[in-house]
Amino acid sequence: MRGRPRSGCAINAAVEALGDQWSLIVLRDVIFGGRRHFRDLLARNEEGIASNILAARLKALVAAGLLTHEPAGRGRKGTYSLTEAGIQTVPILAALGSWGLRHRPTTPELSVRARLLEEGGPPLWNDLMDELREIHLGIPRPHPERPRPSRLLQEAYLRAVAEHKKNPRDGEGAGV
Amino acid sequence: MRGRPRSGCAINAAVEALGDQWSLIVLRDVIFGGRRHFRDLLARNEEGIASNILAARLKALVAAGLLTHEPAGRGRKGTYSLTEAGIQTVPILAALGSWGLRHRPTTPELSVRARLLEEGGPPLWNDLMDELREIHLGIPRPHPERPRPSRLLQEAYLRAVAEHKKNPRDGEGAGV
DNA sequence: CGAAGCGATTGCAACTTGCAACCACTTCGG
DNA sequence: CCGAAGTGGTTGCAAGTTGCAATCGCTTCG
Repeated sequence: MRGRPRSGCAINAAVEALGDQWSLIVLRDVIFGGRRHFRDLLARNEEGIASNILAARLKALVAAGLLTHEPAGRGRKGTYSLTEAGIQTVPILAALGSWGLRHRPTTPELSVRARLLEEGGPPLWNDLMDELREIHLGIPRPHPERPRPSRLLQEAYLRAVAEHKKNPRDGEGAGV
Repeated sequence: MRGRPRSGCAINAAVEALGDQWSLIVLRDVIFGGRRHFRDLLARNEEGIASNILAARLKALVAAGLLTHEPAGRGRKGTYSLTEAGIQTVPILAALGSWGLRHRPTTPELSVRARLLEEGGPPLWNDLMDELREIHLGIPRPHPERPRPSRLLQEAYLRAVAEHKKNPRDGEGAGV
């Protein structure tokens, strides 16, 4: 997508790969939303990404080695999978979530996951990454006895939505 | 800089504020490079940022509440300072650095800091943030007996450069 | 066999990026 | 007191990127 790197700095390298308005949003939807198909990523996206932007970002993420793509033929359901490099963006997303939670306005329903992710800390991130390795790479989880982090996050989200319906005092439902 | 947020998601909020090719690079230079003046940020920047881009980014970062600016009059040396929100981007930069280190090509000299930051983990990040609070906000460090993280990082960098000079086997000195 | 769903692509206007030049002002050395 | 160097930017402009809306060819479902 780009020529040679602007410098050999590790932070710069990450910014060059992930530093735009959409790449990390798409990764978030794949990682936390469990979405693996174009239509799914397009229609259920919270921020209303456009289809051409999504197509371009997916292409770039595949080229950058964060995702792989099995096309499955025209008109049929292709699947995007995370690579190990994609899975390892979890700590970045967690750090961004913690920061956004503290320093930006957010809605309670949508920020539950960020809060939970912060409370769980690195141990939870690692469990989540193990689960993602199982789902996307077929590598069995090393601790199958532990609850699946995706379920914890999903349940917390649903609970927050229910809570919000019961007591919707925020100025219009901003999010969904 | 932007209208209303695209959604109430914490990760999205962070991406809207920091998700471009330059904002985090500027913050990196302020945080790890100790640069606080326009000219300093412009001339010593590793990636060769243009002056108009730097001006626009600084303005945006001030507007977003990550930096403050004391103008000091035309022709005189004004100073940019980190706010608490700006200081709390340290974990984000650390996470990006760890990822870049693992999954992108980097040069040894420039990635020492990322490596050190990863090895030190959250305790080191917190010490660094305390030091930044002292420098930029005038809040005394809670643990003055500990070595200043900025010195550790700087010394490691200089050591790496010396090491590299002694044994420069990388294909042309890509970075500086 | 028609409607809905699939993964995109295209056209186009608006905006952003980044190079190069320039600007008004202050400070420093002699 | 004067010129050079340093201060923090702004302006012009070409090239590239973003994002809305419409469309497309295909498959699957009822």
